[in-house]
This record gives sequence, structure tokens and C-alpha cells, in this order.
Amino acid sequence: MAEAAAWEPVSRSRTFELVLARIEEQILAGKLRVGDRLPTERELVELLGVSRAAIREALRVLEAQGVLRSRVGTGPASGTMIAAMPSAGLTQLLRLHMALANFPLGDVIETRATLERSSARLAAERATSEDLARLKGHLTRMDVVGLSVEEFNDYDTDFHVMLAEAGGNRLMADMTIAVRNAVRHTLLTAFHKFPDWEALAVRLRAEHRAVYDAVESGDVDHAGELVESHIRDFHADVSHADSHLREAGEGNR
Amino acid sequence: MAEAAAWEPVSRSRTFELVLARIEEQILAGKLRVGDRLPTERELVELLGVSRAAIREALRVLEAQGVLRSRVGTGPASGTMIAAMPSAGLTQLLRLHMALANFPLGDVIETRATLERSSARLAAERATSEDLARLKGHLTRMDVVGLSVEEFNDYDTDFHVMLAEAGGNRLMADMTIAVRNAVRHTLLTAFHKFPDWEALAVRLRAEHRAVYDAVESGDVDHAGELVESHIRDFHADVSHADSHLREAGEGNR
DNA sequence: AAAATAATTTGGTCCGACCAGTGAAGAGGT
DNA sequence: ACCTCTTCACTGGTCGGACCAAATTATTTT
Repeated sequence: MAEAAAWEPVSRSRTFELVLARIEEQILAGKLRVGDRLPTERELVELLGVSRAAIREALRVLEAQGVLRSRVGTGPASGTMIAAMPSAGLTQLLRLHMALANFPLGDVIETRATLERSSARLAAERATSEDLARLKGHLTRMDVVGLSVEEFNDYDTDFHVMLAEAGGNRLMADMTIAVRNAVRHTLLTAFHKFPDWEALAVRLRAEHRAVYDAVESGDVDHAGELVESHIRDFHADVSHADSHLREAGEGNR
Repeated sequence: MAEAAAWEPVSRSRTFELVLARIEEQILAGKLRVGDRLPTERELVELLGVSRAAIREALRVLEAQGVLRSRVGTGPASGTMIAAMPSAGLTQLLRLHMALANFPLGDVIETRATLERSSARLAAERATSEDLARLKGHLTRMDVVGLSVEEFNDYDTDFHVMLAEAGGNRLMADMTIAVRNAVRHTLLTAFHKFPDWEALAVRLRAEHRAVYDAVESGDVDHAGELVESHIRDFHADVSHADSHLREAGEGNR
């Protein structure tokens, strides 16, 4: 940033931040790659000359970001090593910030529509036959009658995630997962209150099939449009039903 | 998730995770809002019956996610309180995962194009006159000759951030900031190697003006298209120059 | 009244000890 | 030789207590 927001920092680094910086150096320099093991906590204490508490605080941060994974014991899977679970970290982050109303639901939906529209277009462009098979198999799996709201909702999530993955863009797929997970609870409660959710489910299934058809036939524009309206309409319905049954709405900017 | 990825968890909760859960409860339940102060670390020790180290590890995690902010001392600004700096947490997370090659540069660019296309469309739709004034003022500020690569790059970032903010979607704006910051270093090094970056800067300035005009005139589609191609072309040029001067390319999925 | 000083509260840091999984080396029996 | 059981060493996880440094507030001194 070259203008505003400035003048605040300097922030005399706390020692755990220095530790963090050292580890990040290694990662950014490519010296630590996914699967590599870090020195043990006690070794880091000697290497960096700080207390174990400082080391651990730094490790906690990286773990929360989905960069590390720690296990006790001695074997080959023990110790602290570089992992790669970005969507977990993203999900957690989005969930809290949504709760803090930093991100109004409307914004989240807008973002979801944007991301998934793009993913669908990519999928229509370059989905492999395996991707298509996975998606198709999932469609039939969703047809089972008597699914609980939770099950249906999770299957719905899975479909959208598969679609994003078929697009071949990991970042977008992970963001899609994170956003979808972040609103999971919100959607479920709204879903439960929905007057006739079975009817809604029928419509959603049909829309999924339409999306699949567009993707399979490589109709980029159509696939994008279908997914976007699928998401917007769904949220509109759900939040509409929600506001009907509540006394007031969530603050919306 | 109703199928894959499962079977891993259970994850015997470590105590700092329990602490984390307790604080999250409060946030998700709306009992802790932005600006509220948490009990002091020593109070939490008594309240939750765990060691201070556990408390601190949990706080570190939340701080890394941009949810908390801690300051020493006594006054009104001291202690630990709920903050809201999602983009900082996002930036950090993306930066590391990009370095770990979980996110190939191409994916990041694709994502950036997607997000900003959408932001530009929103901006064209509902930018206020203040937003437009800010953007316009920034355009002239970028015209200054003799800017360093770093300065120009940061100004460029600012423009895109302002555009995203004019769209009025905080989440997308924060993601835009995070993504742009995450590739800052990559872009800078590539920029430095660019044969005639002054010429490139001239073109970028012109494109910014074109985007501004489209936004001002409310031409939603045009604004979106301009931003998208602006980003794609820019990255194509930069990475092209980069691969010319390097021996090999970065792994690309 | 103003300035200097002390007390207090808060997060930041460290140390040292001990607990609890987890394998590997070794002892013992078959 | 082979398998089983025990022991041991090593890892992260947890704790309590001590002390430091920043930031206010209360108190004393001038």
C-alpha cells in the first residue's frame, strides 16, 4: 500500500514472529517443501535460541494456516512436517470473519457465484472423462429419496466441489470449498425452516443435471450462466424463506 | 463432505483447540463482536482451567487469522480484543501456499482475473461519486514520471483494490488484496527483468484509464472485459519475459 | 499546579519439569 | 531362526511459576 492504512505498523516483532519469519524464509526459498520434516521443537530451540513456547506459538500459526501438521511419537509419520491443506485454513478464517459480520451473507453469495461461474466455465472447457464420470455418478447418488437435509446439503456441496475441481484450478476449488463450508451452518438452518424443501431439492437436482449437460457438451457460456443463476436463485429462495420466518434480517451493509 | 476425505479426523483435541473452540463459540454466537475485549490471559487461565501457554497458543491462531489484536499495558487500547483484518490473514495464507506450489501461478492469475472482473462489473453498477473521485485521483497520481518499479507496482495494486472496494463487496475486495499481495514479490522480480518496463507502464496506465471510463459510464460488461484482459495480458507479458530470461519455468501443475 | 516517581496491570518470554503417544531395540520364550 | 513381550528413547502436549517490558494510573515531591 502506498498511501492509506500506513503509519500503524513497525510492531516490534515478538519473538514468535521472528521464528515464523525464519520458517517462512525456508518455505519461500523452496528449501522446505511439502512432505519435508522440520527439526524437532527442542532442536529449533537450540537452532534459533528462543524458548520452546515461542517456537510452539509459531508452529500453531502455521498449522492453523494449513501449512504444518504435527504428530507425536517417533516413527516416520511423527514430528512436524510441511503439509498442504489450504482449504481447511481458508474455511476456518472465512467462518469467523463471516460471524463477525465482516462479510455480509450477500457478499459471500456474490463471491460464490463469481467463483463457481468461472469454475464451471473452466470445467466445460477442460473436464476430463473421469471428471465427467465422477460428476455423473454423483448426480445419481443425489437422487436417492429420503435423504436428510444434512445429507442432501453435503451432497450438494460435493457436486459443486467436484465441478470446481474439474475446472482444474486448485485455488478456485479450495476457495469454493471454503466458502461453501463457511456458510454450511447458515444454509442448513435456513434449509430446515424452508416450507417445502423436498420440492426445492427436486429443482436443485434438475439444475445440477442441466449444469452437467452443459459441461459435458462443452458449452462454456451456458455452463457458467447456469451455475451462476443456480446459486443466486437458491440463496434468494433460502434467505427469502428465512426472513419470512424470522423477526428481522441480518445486517446487510 | 459426505464421501471422500473422511476417516481422518477424530483428532484428539489438544487443549489449545478446546480453548479455540470456546472463543469461537462466543464469536459465532455473536457474544463477541468487533471491538470487544477478551478476558486477560490470566483470567482465561482461571475461567477455562488450562495453562497460560494453551491460552496463548489459541490466541496466536486467532491473531494469525486476523480476528484478534493484542497489546500490552493497561489503558483502553490494551489487552486482547476482537479485530477484523481478514485480508492480512488471507494474504499470509495464500503467500505460503503459493510458495508451496499448492497454487500454481497460472491458477492464481485465473483467480485474480475472475475476482476482479466481477468486482469491476459491480463497480460499474454501483460505484459512488466518491469512489469515482478516488479512482480518478489515483490515476493522475500514477502518471508521475520517474516512479520506481516498486512504487508503480504498489500504485497499481492500490488502483485494483480501490476498484474492488468500489464494487462494495468486502470479501471480494479482501481476496483481491490478498491475491495481489501474495504475488507481489513474484511480480516485482519479473517486472525488474522486463526489458522496457517504462513502455509497459504506459500501456498499463492507458488500460487503467479505459477501465475507469467504463466504470464511470456504467458499462458493466465492458468494464469487466477490460479488467479481465488487462490482468491476463499483463501476466502473460510478465511471465513471458520472465521465462525468456530464466533457464526454466516454475512447475505448473 | 506541574513534574517526577511509584505501583499496577497487561501481554511477552523463558525455564524446567512432567505427561502421553509411538516406534525401535532388545530380551525372552517357542 | 522366529515371534512376542518388555523396555527405552524420542516426539509433541501440558503445566506452573518466574521474570521482563510496555502502558496507565496513582502518588509523592517540588
